[in-house]
This record gives sequence, C-alpha cells and structure tokens, in this order.
Amino acid sequence: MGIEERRDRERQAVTDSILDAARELFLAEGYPSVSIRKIAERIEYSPAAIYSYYPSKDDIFLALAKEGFRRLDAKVQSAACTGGPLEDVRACWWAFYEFSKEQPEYFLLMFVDRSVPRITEQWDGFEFLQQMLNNAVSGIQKAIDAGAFPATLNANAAMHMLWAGLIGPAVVGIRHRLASGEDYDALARDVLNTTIAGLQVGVATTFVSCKCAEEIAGAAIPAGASRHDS
Amino acid sequence: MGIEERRDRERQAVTDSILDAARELFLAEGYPSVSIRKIAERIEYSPAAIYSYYPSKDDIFLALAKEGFRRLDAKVQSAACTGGPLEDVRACWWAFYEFSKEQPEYFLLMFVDRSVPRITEQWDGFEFLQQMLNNAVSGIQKAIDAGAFPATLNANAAMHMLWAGLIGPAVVGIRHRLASGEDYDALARDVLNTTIAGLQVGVATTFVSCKCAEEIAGAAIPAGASRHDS
DNA sequence: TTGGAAGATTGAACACTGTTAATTATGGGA
DNA sequence: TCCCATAATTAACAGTGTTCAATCTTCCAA
Repeated sequence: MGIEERRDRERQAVTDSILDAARELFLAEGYPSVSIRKIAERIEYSPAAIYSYYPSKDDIFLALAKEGFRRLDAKVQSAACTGGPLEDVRACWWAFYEFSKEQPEYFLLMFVDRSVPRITEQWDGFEFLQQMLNNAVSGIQKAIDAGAFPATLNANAAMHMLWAGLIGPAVVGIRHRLASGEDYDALARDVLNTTIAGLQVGVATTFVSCKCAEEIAGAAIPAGASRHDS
Repeated sequence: MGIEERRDRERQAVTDSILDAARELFLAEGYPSVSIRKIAERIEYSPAAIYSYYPSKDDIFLALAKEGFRRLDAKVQSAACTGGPLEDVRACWWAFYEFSKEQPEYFLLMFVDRSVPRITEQWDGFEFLQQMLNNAVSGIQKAIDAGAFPATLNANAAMHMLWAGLIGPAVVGIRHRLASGEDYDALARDVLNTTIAGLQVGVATTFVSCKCAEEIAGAAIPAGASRHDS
C-alpha cells in the first residue's frame, strides 16, 4: 500500500511549494513585505493551510536562513583558486563580501536583521555555518604554515576578525551608509587588505575561542587598547 | 497678545512628549514593538492626534535617529584623552564600538535596521554625522602628521575603514552572532588594533571620497585584491 | 453675550499583519 | 454505505499604520 508514501510525497510537495513561494517573495521584495497571505495566494491555498505545514512564519524563514548558509558555503568554497594560501584566504573572504551584494536578503536574514529571533537563539546549531567557519580557520592556518602570517597568529581569532570586519562594509553597502556615489567595493577591498596586512604584522589578539579557553587562560591578556577599559 | 506664542509652546510640549514617549518605549522594548497606539496611550492622547504633530511614524524615528547622531558625537568627542594622536584615534573608535553596546537601539536605527527607510534616503543630510566623520578624519590626519601613520595614508579612506570595520563587530555583538560565551569585546578590540596596525604598514587604498575624486582620479587604482574583479 | 471661525482632538473605519478555532470537504478502509 | 482521519477553509481575534468626518475647545469680533 503506497498510499501513505503518496501522501507523504504530496505533503512534501506542498511544504516545498510554500518555501519556494516564500523564497521568491523574499528575494524579490525583501523580508518585511513577505506575508503569510501573499505566500498563500501564490500557492493557491488559504492562509490557515500554511500552519499545518509550518508552525509559524519564523520556521519558514529559519529554513530559508539555513538555505542561505548552504549557498554562502558553496560560494566561498568555490572561491579559492589556489593562487597560494594567502590569496585563497583573500579570495574566500572577498567572496563572503560578494555574497552580501549578490544575496542581500539572505545576508540580512542570516547576520543582520532581527526579523527572525530564532536565528539568534539557534545560532550555535547552524552546522553549515560552523563547518564554513572551520574551513575558514583551516585556510588561515594553511597560510600561517606557509609563512604568509606569523606563526604566533591564532587562526581562529584571525578568522573571526575577517568575518566581523567584513560584515561592516557589507552592512554599510546594503544599507547605503556612504555619501552618494562613493565606491562600496573599494571600501570593502581596503578593509580586507588592511586587515590581512594587520594580521601579517602580528598584533597580539585577545579573542580566544571558548573551546580552548582553559588551555590559554591568562596567556594573552592585554593589548594596545587596554587603556580603554578604565 | 501672547496667545499664539502660548499655543506654539503647547504644541511644542506635546511634540516633545510624543518624542519622549517614543524614546522610552524604543529604548526599553526596541523599535519593532513601538506602536503609535502605545505612544498615544503613554501621552494620554488618541492615536490619531499624533498625526497632527508628526506626519508619520517614520518622522518620529527620523528625529530619534538625529538624536542618536548627537549622542554618538558627544560620546566620541569626549573619548579623546590625548595620550597622543594615535591613542586618541584608538580611543575614539573604541568609543564608537562602546556606543553600539550602550545604545544598541540607537545604533541599529542609525546604521543597521531598515525600519525607517528615510534614514537611508536622507543619509547625506545628517549634519551631525558628517561633522563627526570630518572630526574623525582630522584625528587620523593628526596621527599621520605625528608620524604614527605613513604620510601616504589617505585619512578619509582610513576613517571609512575604521568606521565600516567596527560596524561589523558591533552588529555581531548586538545580534549575538558568536558561539555562546565568547568575548565580543575582545573581538572588537582585535579588529580595531589589527586595522590600525594594517593602516600603519601602509596598504594601498582604493577608496577615494567623491569630493576629491577628480583630483586623485586614476592615481591609485589596483590593490592586492584586484584579481577578484575577474 | 452671542456667533462664528480656527484649531485641536477624537471615534470609527480601512487595509493590512500573524495566528487560531470551529467547520466543512475529501479520500480510503471496513 | 458508513465511518474516520486527514486536509483545507471560513471566520474571527488582536494587533499594526493611517485617514477622515465629526466633535469639542478656544478665541475674537460683532
């Protein structure tokens, strides 16, 4: 009796069509103008029907956020063209910035907007992102091993710096926070190159990943900015 | 006849009380949960009354954004403790990051959220911000003149790099985009110190302010990342 | 003192939003 | 054919920003 299988298949088809409709609206008009009623109209169902496939609107966009991490991961992975470990690092993080331009809605959903609180709440559980960040750490470690960065550099700290540092230009770009006509790409490029240059000269870092915090505890405490703690 | 004056005074008092109520709700609960009806209830007026003082909800929050720029300007200006031009630069930009922690709602409204589209549209017209950015450029120029940065450094490009670069850690912090328990301040400190170190070693910058673009046109075109343009 | 004009304020409505409960329709097994 | 589980819908609730006609208040001139 393949009836249950057929029913499961039909359920999955509707579930997918809801996500498809949400994605189309989301990419075309942005999160704020996506509504359950618009999704329902697009798939020719009543608004209430959607709630027997997704518990809430948040769950739909949580699924889209996960999709976004996969897309970002794919783009970043295909960016490394092995012009050497250092140039691979540069290329991968430039791809990260490019993603913010090509997929601003995904980027905002994943990193910036507060539209879907659960993305923040379940942050630790996004495996594709964690995997991507781990890959990025490996890439930096390769550059360290190749002598492009000082051996004292903490690859994890460096990764977080590049990541956080590039979110800035991305947000500035998406939200148009430059005077009209100025070059957003040039700014992002300068931030990337300057951060890499800064990492190469070897500034003492204070950021330590929790996983190995106990091992290094107390090792590298202060930094040039310690005077600001007063 | 001081009647008109009195009426103006009363109008201004109500206008102010609307802004006060909006600010209180905004700082306590965040933009998304501020509504015209809540503001109206707080000032004991009907919701419709607000529309004879502000044309729309956006205008209320545009006023709050301007207020935010003044607050940020005040904080940054009082941060320079003249431990030398370089340390002043560091202190001012650390204050910028601290502002994002102390006043996250203002920060989101001014730089990140898309709640009030007019903030993006009228971006060029925020005089307090422009003044603050100009001050920041001057501060960097002083550090250049004092020999803390290379003489070839474009102070305006450096300012934009510090600004955009620190928006990243600020957003990561406000949106809690680190694994649980990790140190947001340490990340921001590292980004700041590494960016300053990178500026000190003198990476060629491609960002040029529009105002002087024609003067420098074509002077400094490529950079290490030019290979990503293909 | 009264009438009217100007301004301030309101209640009710419109078109939305996410979400839920009760009701109806559909299809398969006994 | 009857029954039952599942699916889908209608209608509603409480909320949103905003608008408009009606009311209420205040003031000045006749």
